[in-house]
Amino acid sequence: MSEPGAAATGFLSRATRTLSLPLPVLTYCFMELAKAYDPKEAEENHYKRWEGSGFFAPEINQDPNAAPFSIVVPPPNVTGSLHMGHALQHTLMDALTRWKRMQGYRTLFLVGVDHAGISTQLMVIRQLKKEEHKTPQDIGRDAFVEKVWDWKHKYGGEITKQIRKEGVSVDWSRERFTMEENLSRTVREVFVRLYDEGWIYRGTRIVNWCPRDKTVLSDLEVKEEKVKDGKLYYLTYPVNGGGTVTVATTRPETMLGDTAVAVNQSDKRYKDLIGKTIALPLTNREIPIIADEYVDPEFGTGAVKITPAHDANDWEIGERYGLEKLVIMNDDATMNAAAGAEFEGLDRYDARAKLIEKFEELGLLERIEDYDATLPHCERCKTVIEPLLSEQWFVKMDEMRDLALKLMRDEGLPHFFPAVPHTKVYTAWLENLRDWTISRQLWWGHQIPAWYDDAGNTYVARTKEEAVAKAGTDDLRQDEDVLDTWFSSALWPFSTLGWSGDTLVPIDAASASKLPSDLDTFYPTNVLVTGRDILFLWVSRMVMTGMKFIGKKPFDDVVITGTVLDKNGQRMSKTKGNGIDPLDVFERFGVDATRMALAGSATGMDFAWRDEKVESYRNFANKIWNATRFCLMNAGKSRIDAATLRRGDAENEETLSLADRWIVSRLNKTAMAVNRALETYQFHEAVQLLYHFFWDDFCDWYIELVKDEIVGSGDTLVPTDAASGSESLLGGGTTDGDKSVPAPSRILTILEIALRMLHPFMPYLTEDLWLKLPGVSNELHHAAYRGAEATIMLTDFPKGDASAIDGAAEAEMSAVIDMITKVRNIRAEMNISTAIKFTVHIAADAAMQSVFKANEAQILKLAKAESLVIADALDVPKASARAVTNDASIAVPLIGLIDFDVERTRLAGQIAKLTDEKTRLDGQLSNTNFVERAPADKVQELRDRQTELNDQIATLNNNLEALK
RNA sequence: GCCGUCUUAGCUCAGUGGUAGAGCACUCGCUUCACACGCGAUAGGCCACAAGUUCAAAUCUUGUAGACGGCACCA
Repeated sequence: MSEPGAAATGFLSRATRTLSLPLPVLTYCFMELAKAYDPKEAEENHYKRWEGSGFFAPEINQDPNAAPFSIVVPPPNVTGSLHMGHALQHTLMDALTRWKRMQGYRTLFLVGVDHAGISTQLMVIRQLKKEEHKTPQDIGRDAFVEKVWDWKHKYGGEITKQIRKEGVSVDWSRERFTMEENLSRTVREVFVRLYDEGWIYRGTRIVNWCPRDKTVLSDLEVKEEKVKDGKLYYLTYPVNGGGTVTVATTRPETMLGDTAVAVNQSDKRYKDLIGKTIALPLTNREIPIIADEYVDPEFGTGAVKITPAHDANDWEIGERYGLEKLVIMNDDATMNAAAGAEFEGLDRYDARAKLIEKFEELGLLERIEDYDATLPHCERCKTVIEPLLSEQWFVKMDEMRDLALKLMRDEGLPHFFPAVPHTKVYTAWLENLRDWTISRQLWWGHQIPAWYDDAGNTYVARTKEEAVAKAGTDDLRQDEDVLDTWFSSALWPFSTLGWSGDTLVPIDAASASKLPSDLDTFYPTNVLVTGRDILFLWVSRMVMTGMKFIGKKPFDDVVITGTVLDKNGQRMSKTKGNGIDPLDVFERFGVDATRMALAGSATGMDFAWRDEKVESYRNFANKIWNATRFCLMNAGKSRIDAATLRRGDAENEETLSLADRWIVSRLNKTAMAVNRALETYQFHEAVQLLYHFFWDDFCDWYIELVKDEIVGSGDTLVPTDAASGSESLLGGGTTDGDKSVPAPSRILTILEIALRMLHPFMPYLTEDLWLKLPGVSNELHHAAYRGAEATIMLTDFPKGDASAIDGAAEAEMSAVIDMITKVRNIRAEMNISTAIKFTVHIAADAAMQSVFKANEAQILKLAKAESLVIADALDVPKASARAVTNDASIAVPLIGLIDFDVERTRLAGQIAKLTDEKTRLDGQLSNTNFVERAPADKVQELRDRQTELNDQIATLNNNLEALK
């Protein structure tokens, strides 16, 4: 058969049906699917349609009372490219969003991109140098910023293209960028308000200075790293009035900025020196010897050089004693004039070498020791940070911190998943928080909305006009610096929803009407999914600003994912080159398989990447494809019809087999468990449940059990052409009175529901197959989406129905499965060819006898047996292979085929296994403490099992005896 | 230094007071009419180590060892 155009998309096929073509058989007889699933075709076909049809936007929901569900994607850097961490987070967020959307929530899955100040600026500087051999200073600020925007427009879409490949259902119509005007306006508004309240201030502090990027960095952008070849230098300073004092330092060049030497007052060695002065070598300066608690007499020499302008601790001491703060370096870590003419212009390391040389010449270098130093490095460029005295803007953290801490202490929010260790880490960090340095010496970013007049007055304002009005002059100069990228990120949950300065709480009628509806509807968001690396940088700050400006937490739950490590358990990094490119994995195994592998690993723990894992989900996708292919091949004229599975219907009661009742029970159990797992973000649990339901229960057992019944049966009856009107089997619902062909309709219906459950994780495959199923339409959609074009992504997500769980069916089925497995085991272990058919003798109680009788055909087929003899007791020749199940004894006469040695070994093995269990049980049950103190039902359970084991062991022993 | 996580089958990982699970790999069989990206049947673990709590501990407590992470300090 060939009709690729029509078969490629199911909705074309639907169209042909409504057109009533002269050959109606075509409308039901779908083209046979390819033998294996090719993800590429589905990936190309569906995403554009989903996006173009508005399925991703909250407006698709027609229910005015629909509850909102919203997630904001952590905005990736505009310079970034997709990595496994993104793929993991996006997969989880998308699974949640699709799940909630299918449940009828009005979902907003909001995406956007971060302007990434330093990274982007460096990228463009590099490009400018390469293409035009110019520096930013050559072309000036405005032209440079223009260049960055050009770069953004040209390359900034890369990351969003990659995100589209993942199949995530984000609402692109609401895509945001941190530097776009309305978000910038929010940034200025927040800055001005915080300044007006005194929560933002400008001050001179020791800051983390990156001499290469030539900007200040916040504490969080600095990484402590061990340096090799660290040295501790012992410098001797002459004391005025005689004697010397030796100080130890790792940065000897900073001695040029020393303004004191400190010792501990309790240190007897230096007691007499306190109050004296030192003639600081190479500088002609006289500096005091002071006493301070800070000095540890045990470390180094017990005397510390104090350089207030180049060390945070020294700065504190300088403040306490009113010491001069002498800055001796430029912003590129070369020495300045204050370091003296001999050193001016030298790089810090050259200055160090020269200084040591000088001290040696003067005989003042006592010694140099090897020393394992851990130094702060620029997280981005790995340059050693220089602590430097500098005037910067800061956010005062006292009140900000308290907002977040109060939310945690009063309400336990946000609720972290997993709670351990993140709740504690988050709280502890807040408790020890220091002020946040927010200015950056860059051109790309939100320029600080502060203006200065010639007199040095500061005017912080939303616009220049406002500043001019405040200042009464337009002769103003705006602060050159921009804000930390994380400042705008901190506002993301409300800036992206259109916050314009109104707070949400308390909502009075007057202000409510002014509120932008997105903010009103979707804030607070429901859950944030992110990595632990930005817990402090981003998560905590969103909480603070959300509480401050909206008066509400930005999200209830925070899912912190584990880290995807390489196959050796190492962190992936660009420098190591051990990263795994998600796009490459998509290419090799398909997006859905990758998503399953990621979601199936998401426990909050780190995990090592395994291609094999994706491969197994690629195989799973193929399994789903082929199961569907099988169902379609045998669908004939049947179609999805929930009525064929409904219990309580007299006609169905007659035709529903054990397998039918069992699979319905399993389906409902699975649906309930999947929902439960997703409620608590147990993604791996949901994935495992779906995998095993589909592969083990549905494919390995259900399809095999009903195969004979459905093959070729679909054509025996023709259903009327009316719309089936079937609702989710699992959600209840109604159906019309049509008589469908039961067996093939049932399997199609089960399949259809299974595809819905799989959809949040495997969107492409499930959509592709769903559209091909006979009888799908927007009638299967959740009520909120009935008007939309048919798609699985708007169907009702199966809730599962506890009353559909059939304990009897599960128990009976388990007996049948056990029976079949034991017979197969005999065949395999006795090495009996499948060509040889044999009779299976079964001894069981009356109830079980009727179960086996009712399923005789299935047992014969799956056990490859010729006939069953079911009785109260076994009556078979000696030359029989034996087995026991919990429900029956089995014997297979194998005259002339049996190898008695093999059979004896088999039986002995079975006996040994059961005896192990019995020994444990006997021990436990003979322990009076256990019998008396354990719950009665537990004891009874073990007693029942003990009886069962005794019987089985006795039976097997008799069998074994008989063979001797 | 402080805080924390992990250590379960060859590998990667679930499990979390009441007889130890999955995927992959391994072994044996199968061209069974949806699928060899498959089907069937096995094998494989005193759940890092030690002590404690409990009728019962892989699961709770404490300690030890190893791996890893966060924070702080480092003159």
